[in-house]
Amino acid sequence: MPIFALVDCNNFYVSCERVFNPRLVGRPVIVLSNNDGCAVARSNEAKALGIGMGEPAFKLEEIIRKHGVEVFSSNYALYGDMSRRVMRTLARFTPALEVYSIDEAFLDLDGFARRDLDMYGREIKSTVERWTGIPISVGIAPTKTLAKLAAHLAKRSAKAAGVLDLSGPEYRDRALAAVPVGKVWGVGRRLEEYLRGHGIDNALALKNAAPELLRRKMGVVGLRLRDELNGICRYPLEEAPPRKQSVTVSRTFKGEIASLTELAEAVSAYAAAGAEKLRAQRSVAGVLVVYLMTNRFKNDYLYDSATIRLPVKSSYTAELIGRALEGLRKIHRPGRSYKKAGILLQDLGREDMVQASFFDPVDRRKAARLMQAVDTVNGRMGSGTVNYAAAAGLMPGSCRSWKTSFKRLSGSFTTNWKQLPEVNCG
DNA sequence: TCTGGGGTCCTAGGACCC
DNA sequence: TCTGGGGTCCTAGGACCC
Repeated sequence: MPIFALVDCNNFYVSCERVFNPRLVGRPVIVLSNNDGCAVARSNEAKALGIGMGEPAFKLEEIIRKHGVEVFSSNYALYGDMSRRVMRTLARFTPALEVYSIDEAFLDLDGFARRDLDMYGREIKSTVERWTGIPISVGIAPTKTLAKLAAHLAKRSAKAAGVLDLSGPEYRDRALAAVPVGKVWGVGRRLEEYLRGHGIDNALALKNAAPELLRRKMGVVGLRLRDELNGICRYPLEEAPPRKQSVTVSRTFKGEIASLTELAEAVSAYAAAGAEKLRAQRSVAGVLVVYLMTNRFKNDYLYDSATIRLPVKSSYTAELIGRALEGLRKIHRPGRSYKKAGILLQDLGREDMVQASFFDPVDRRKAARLMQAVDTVNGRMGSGTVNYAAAAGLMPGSCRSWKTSFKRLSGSFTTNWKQLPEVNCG
């Protein structure tokens, strides 16, 4: 029987801010999404004020002022670097680690004696907190779903103090009964509604639910979920995540944009970023989709997209920009204002297995060498050092209105020499 | 006035083929 | 009058995750 530990960083973005700004400890703190749009991370104190996940910032103004809530823009450079530090630390505690998201990881603890697991969990917790400053919760169990559930309880129970071992069956049912069905990994809003309608209110009831009921509504996913709650592992550890099957780059604009020139710049930048992602995982795309969206909170909401099949699968920036612009011109409606644009790259294949075409207008060998040079420079000197004019906001008449805004950004304390934190010992 | 971004998996249904 | 059936591939849409 396998044993997993799920490590979950508490209020991760907020915790990252606190590491370099101790004044924030004990205070209500939130971190906002792109364009400072809505709350995506909240400290416990902020949660206690009733600030919900995903709540738009403009609805929070009153509460922020009244309680002196500290507000930050998303500092991706900082969070990404702190995440790497946490993961590096965790890797010392297991032969096999799956980095599940920026703030979560599964550890394989197979072969560790059961009586030591709780102690080991506490050692992991104290080490990560000492070495990185990020507080974590640890859940231990024979399946990923149970480990997630254990971590959920570990975070909330004063007695557990951040670590809960459910590897043995003794207390498991009692633990399951304490978790509302909507908090189970894999149960979203719709499913929760359905399950509650059938009298299934908590994880224990879901564990014991009639398989046929789950199969009907959720298909095989429901049966797997039930198995996992019963301690039967259906989702093994995935150490090396497979290559992505699609790549998306999209952004919501701060305001609304009607100008084709501005939209073209945005779409070019997204295509360039997408091409870079493809090359990073040694993939090429066979299909490119461009889309434009108006404000989805308005009544005349509109979504338009153009799908372009590439004659030869590609990750060549110039070519993808060209195709994206071609698609954009097809869907852009003069006079209409858009709130969001994006590109999708699909039908991905391996770059070393490209089906060549006799009529290919692009010199693939030359393009590959150029892209390699660009990626090398950008990797060494910082992304965007070398860029395409179309995507850089350098076209005549550009006002870069499509650029995401971050008005309350903290410093890049760990990734930029000029922004190292200063400690005043006086 | 102001509401994020990037993914995955599964299923149903249609087209098409033999 | 009677009007097969199974397999495969593709796509759209739904639901979920962080």
